[in-house]
Amino acid sequence: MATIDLPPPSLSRRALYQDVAERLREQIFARALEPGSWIDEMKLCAAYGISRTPLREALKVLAVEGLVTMKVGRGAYVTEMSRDDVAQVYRLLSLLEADAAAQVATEGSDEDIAELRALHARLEKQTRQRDAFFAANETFHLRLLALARNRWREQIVADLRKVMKLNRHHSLFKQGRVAESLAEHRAVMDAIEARDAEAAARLMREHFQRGLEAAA
Amino acid sequence: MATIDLPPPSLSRRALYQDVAERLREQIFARALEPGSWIDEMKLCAAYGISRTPLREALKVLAVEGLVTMKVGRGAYVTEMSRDDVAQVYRLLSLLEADAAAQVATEGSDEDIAELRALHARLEKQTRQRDAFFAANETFHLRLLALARNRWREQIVADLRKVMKLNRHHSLFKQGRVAESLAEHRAVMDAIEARDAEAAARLMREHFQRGLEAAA
DNA sequence: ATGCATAATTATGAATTCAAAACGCCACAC
DNA sequence: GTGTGGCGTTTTGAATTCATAATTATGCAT
Repeated sequence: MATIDLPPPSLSRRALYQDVAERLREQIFARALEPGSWIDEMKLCAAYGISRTPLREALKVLAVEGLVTMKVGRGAYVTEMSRDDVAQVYRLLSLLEADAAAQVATEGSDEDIAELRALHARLEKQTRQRDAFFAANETFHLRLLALARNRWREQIVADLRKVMKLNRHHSLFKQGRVAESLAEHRAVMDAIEARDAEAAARLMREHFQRGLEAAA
Repeated sequence: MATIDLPPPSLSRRALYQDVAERLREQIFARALEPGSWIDEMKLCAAYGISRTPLREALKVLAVEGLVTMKVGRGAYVTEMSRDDVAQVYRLLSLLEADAAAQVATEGSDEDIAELRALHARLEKQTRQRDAFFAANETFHLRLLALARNRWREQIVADLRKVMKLNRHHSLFKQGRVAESLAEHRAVMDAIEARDAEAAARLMREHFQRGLEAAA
């Protein structure tokens, strides 16, 4: 009997340790693995049906990303974010995304900006359901990042957003500030459309600043 | 007979894969491993006298850092930095270090700033030997970063500086601009001492901007 | 009963083994 | 002469095995 449903034998294969890393991230964000807790390799290997080798490789990847902390001789622990850590990461996100906004305002093509405007329009229409709004919100931020065309910044922001998710109160991103958040986004969008880089950056920083205050 | 010279049994032990990662970085920066070239695992294992396991773990760490690129089924390659990549990373360094300067200007203690001033004084005296100057220069930048007390930014900047070293012409950091570079540093230092965050950030950005122009 | 030393257990870190995929080479067909 | 397909080698990716360090449990002495 032929074995079935092997994933595409050679077409766009992924490394196992990367899949494992992704699964680990999901479990961490879902708090199936709690910050500060020890990660039981054997148990996870059994759960995933794999050996320890790819799991340990994945753990080292997450360690570099900052999601887990390796202690010599005693394995991996889910990273705990202190209040200070959250503030530090938030400052960097503000800085990097503000600069991205400025860059899009300066260098973005008209098509880029039109696309962003369309995304923003979708955002305006989704103020009813919190989840949909926050999803659209994140899409807008990520798209803005992508349009700034700096793959290094995209990677860094992605990593920083990941560690922010470690915090239970990452309300930073999801306060009940739908109306305010929307207005701030609109202001950023207008500045970008007006090709005013300085204003776009300032407004984005203020957008983050407000989010932080709301969460405090 | 008692076994001798085992490294400190339990005091400040390091993981082997981290040592290996550090050795790999050095070899990459020294161009013993050239950008774009394939990394021969077996050969390196023999050279280091270790098995493939810790080496492969180290390679995955470097992959997250961006120094090497993993290709599924065909191993690890030293990352090649395009001109665009260099420009992108440089922009981020400028942004992050300028913000660090601003933060030190705003929040640094008088002792912090005094220490920085002392470092800068040392820099002024070492304009004769290029190598000494560049070492002191880097020390100044790194100390400024440390004083801004944002461990996430420190890590990011460290990683970005590493990938910049991939570029043969990372003249970005070491142009024959000793006098100009010194003057720019002094201006930044003065702004910090005057607690002028805005000026410190702007001057630091200009410092980077000049470096880029000089390298172009 | 408590504290310390020591033995047993467990988990980690690293080496080794195993299977499968990629690469190169050569023969053969067109 | 060129292109293509199969065979053998090499190398990767993953599982397994092994050794050592850490933790827990146990026993003994005070």
